[in-house]
Amino acid sequence: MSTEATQDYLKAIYALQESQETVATSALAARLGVTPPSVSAMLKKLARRKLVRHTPYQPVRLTKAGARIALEVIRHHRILELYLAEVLGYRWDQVHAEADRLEHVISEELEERLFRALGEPTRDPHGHPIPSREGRLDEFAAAPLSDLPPGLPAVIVWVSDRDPAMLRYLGDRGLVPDAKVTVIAHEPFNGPLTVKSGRAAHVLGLDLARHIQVQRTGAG
Amino acid sequence: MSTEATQDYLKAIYALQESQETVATSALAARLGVTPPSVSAMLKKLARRKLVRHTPYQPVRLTKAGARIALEVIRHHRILELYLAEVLGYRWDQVHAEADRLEHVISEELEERLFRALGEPTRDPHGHPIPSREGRLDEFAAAPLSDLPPGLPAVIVWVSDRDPAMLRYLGDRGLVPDAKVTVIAHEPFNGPLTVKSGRAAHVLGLDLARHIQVQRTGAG
DNA sequence: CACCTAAGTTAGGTCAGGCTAATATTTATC
DNA sequence: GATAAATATTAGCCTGACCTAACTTAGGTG
Repeated sequence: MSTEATQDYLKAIYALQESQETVATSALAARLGVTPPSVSAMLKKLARRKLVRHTPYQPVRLTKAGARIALEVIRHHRILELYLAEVLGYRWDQVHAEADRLEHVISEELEERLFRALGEPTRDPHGHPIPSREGRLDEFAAAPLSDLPPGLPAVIVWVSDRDPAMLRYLGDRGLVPDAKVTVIAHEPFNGPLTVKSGRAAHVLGLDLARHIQVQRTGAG
Repeated sequence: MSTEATQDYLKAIYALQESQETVATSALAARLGVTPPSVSAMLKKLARRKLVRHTPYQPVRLTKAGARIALEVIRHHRILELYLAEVLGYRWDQVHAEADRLEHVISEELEERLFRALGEPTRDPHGHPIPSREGRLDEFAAAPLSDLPPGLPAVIVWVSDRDPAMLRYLGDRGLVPDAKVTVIAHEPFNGPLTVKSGRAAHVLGLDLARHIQVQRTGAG
């Protein structure tokens, strides 16, 4: 189908497209841990194969075909993460690295068996939705915890999964998907937030709070 | 550690060393599905890295270091095969292909978790022994069914795992590891064998019988 | 609006791992 | 023991994916 590198590029472009409007060469390079010239070269190849649309010096965009592959790989990744955590007892900060390697080599057969063994789940351990077999992905409406006005009750929808230390820190404090949170205080000048979750209160730096996505709940 | 190709070569050399005394370039090429020049080139690299011992135009042999890597990969492979079959419900003819891809990317962590989930097993679904964590592998004394004298009771120790159609055929007839078998008749001039297993009798071509390894049992 | 800087691309090179065609060595045969 | 056949290696080339160094373009600022 496509090489591992190809899949990694498409996945990265997809992810960046989600969070930023436009995807720059240098952003891709940073995320993939390669140099910008490598990205330029790969984009040319991907464009030739009609997986991305790209004119030089302009941002990239995935085509339908490119997005389809990206979503397949993301589905693999998220099912694997959940299986590792739920069935094999991995901590939630360990699953990402393992899934990143396995996602490229599992067959559709194995994907399907894992999916069914998990009871056809809809979210991974960090709260991200699992794309459907057909590649449909319903993103949840969510905003960073750092933008949540104080006093409004909310639930954690998902947390960023790329930093194990951060995940351990959050996990230890019960700041996991579906946890209820309320911002008690938000210090000015980009200061930290004080967040109540259950009966505990936590002070979180803004960087951290930006990696936690929440959704406001109807009532407190 | 080492690339996928490296691991494949070492595994193939290990396997051929087991069945033949000497490992030839062409035999390796055939098994790996590459051309002999590719093998020559790779052997040179492996020799430089001290993973094989090889002087031109002579057979190859694994070094200690080479065998260690081969056995690690074989351990991965066999644990994966068993997990796929036992836990995820794969048929025994499907597990080889999937394990062949996964074996290169699973971490020691995952290997260990699968191994423990299976209850620290000693054999894979085809009857092959699983190397220990330290890379010790106790091969069972076994001989091809084709060499078993008629009338002597035996049990199947292992069957070759590389041909799915063959595995399905054998599985359908109950010719699986630990099944009891006795050769009833062996037609001359490399003719087929008639084999009793349980209450059923089967006629097997010699090629097939060569891929079934058995061990004689004390009494009938 | 000219120009400087940041960002992106091109040029040219490396390494892994494959291939075909040509050559060398071993082995088998008469 | 000479020579044909089989087997292995070398030579030379290709592709994927990366790199550094050099150049080009786009944008913002004086």
